[in-house]
Amino acid sequence: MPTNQVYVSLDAVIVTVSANEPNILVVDRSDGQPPILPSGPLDADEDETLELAVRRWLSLQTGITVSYVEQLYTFGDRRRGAAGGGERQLAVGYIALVPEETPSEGSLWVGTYELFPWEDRRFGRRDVLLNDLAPRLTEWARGDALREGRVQITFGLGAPWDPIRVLERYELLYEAGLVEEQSTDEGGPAPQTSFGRPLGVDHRRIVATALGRLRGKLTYRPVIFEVMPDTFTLTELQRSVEALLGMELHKQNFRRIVDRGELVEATGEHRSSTGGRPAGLYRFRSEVASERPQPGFPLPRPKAL
Amino acid sequence: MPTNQVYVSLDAVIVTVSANEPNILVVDRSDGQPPILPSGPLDADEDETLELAVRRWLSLQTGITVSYVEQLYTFGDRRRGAAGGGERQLAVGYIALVPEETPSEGSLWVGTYELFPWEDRRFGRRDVLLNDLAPRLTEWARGDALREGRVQITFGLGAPWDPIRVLERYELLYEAGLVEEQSTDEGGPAPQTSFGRPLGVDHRRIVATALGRLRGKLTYRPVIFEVMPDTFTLTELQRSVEALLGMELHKQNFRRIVDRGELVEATGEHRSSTGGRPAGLYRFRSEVASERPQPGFPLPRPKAL
DNA sequence: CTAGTAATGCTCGGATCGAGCACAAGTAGC
DNA sequence: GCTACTTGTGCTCGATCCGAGCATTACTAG
Repeated sequence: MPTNQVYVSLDAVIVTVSANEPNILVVDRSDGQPPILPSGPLDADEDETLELAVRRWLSLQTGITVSYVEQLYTFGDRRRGAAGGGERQLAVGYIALVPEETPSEGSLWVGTYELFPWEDRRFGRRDVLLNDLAPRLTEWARGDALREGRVQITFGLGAPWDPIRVLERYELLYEAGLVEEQSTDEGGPAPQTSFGRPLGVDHRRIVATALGRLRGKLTYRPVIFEVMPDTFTLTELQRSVEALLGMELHKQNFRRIVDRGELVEATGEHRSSTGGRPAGLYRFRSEVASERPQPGFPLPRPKAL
Repeated sequence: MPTNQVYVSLDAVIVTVSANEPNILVVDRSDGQPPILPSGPLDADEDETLELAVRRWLSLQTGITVSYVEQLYTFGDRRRGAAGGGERQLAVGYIALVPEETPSEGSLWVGTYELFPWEDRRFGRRDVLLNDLAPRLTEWARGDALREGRVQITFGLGAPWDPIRVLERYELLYEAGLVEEQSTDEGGPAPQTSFGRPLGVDHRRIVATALGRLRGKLTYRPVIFEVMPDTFTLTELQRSVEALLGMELHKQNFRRIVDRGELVEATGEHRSSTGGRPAGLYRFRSEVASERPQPGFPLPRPKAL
């Protein structure tokens, strides 16, 4: 007789952008182990829907009220939960987007690119990091044509970089033994070099899934405005998109998209920034969603190498 | 003390294309109620991963061995399961793609467009169906600007049709009381007119989610080949894509995409079809996946009205 | 041999996109 | 008040992609 009863938790990747950096909320653990995502149980009796459950305990646990919530993925490998014994754990992952905000005691923002340094390709950062990573990867793949192909495609070595493939890249590093979690899970020796800051359990994997999904969603839904304040300049908007995509965009082309998409409207006010011509202030036209399909920021066409 | 123990099932939307029609596998129920999706429990003790669990009982229950499996969404509304009493049910939905195949006793293929007639816009079928649906929808939305906007966008009335938005359309019909499940769930009177064939529980919703996701995935991953036989003509390939998208494609442009994408290779053989010039036979070049990002069939650009 | 049908090759104009130039409108330093 | 610098904003141009159609090829049916 199989056991069907399972403990279900709801794990949230709460994303914001502040100071042009994408951050996620984590909860510190007292025992010095890596932090984890905020997570709460599903109250099978009380919670009407999964999404309401997330909102409920999220405001309780972190003091943050989220407006945008979206289901991400359900993680159910047996390896999850207390390795070995313990009951079966199932985690339904959610993405939440919030404007910059201060969380309550116990939780804190962590830069997404501390977890995934290789995902940030703005301002030439790619060179520094891919010059460390690439050699290790090619070494790992050497002689195995399949591996070599995967490394090239997923990491954009000799091929265009696809910002969406965050999870694929993380999983490849996991396989190659280049992230800490691999040895933690398999019980082997810690790698001499590991990349990015780990999270507890499989939570870095969950964040990777979330970041990839979010990057994709940016291109066809106006989700970026969920992390923006009410009014903003076009440059601020662009910086936020760039932060999440991890790549720079051509300023004039970005504005062309905003214009054509009628995504925003001018408030008429201006802001004198740190220097230079004052920028017009804009606000999101939430009506777009009901006017046009696909209102988002299409990714730049990948360069043919 | 909240109850956290939950019964978890794995529900699969198994999709194939035969005779240019997209089909899904359903299981008939003896009591005359609408059929449901094949569904199995998660064996918390035995199943290493959720995906392996799906594969395990799928071959047991339907006799079908699937090669392609992908997680879809997790459905957990309290309304699910035995309405009222009974324990909390959580369903992790999966999409599986298979080539044409005969299932074992008890399960059978059903045309996807029997469930969603409005999703099939090939061969001018749109007129017949949208002339029935559209009046009811506009009536439902009359006077409510928000509803009117949603109807226009989701159903492409006076706006481009977006093949992806299958779930949005189904949910709108649900809200408008134009599908049977609405009255079943809420206990109200059955609608005078309802559209499409219902499934049990919330399974039609699950299929809607699957179809939307699949249509999207077609555009950037070569998943279509999962439902194709080993060799096929380019027209057969095109017909299968069209079947899932529910729309016709320009033949020459379709071939241009196949060519440029190097998705297939000629076998050198030809097939004399029912009449006309014999078509070359092709097979999938599975190497594409490791050669280029985004190897798929991009959707035609939506017409600006 | 002719008509019909499907497969295949090719072309052309419009839309979109990447990339840059040029100018506008401020601030900071002298 | 002038100059240098910084940032915002408008515009253009060539490359590419895409929609749509014409023309030709290679077969079947009568």
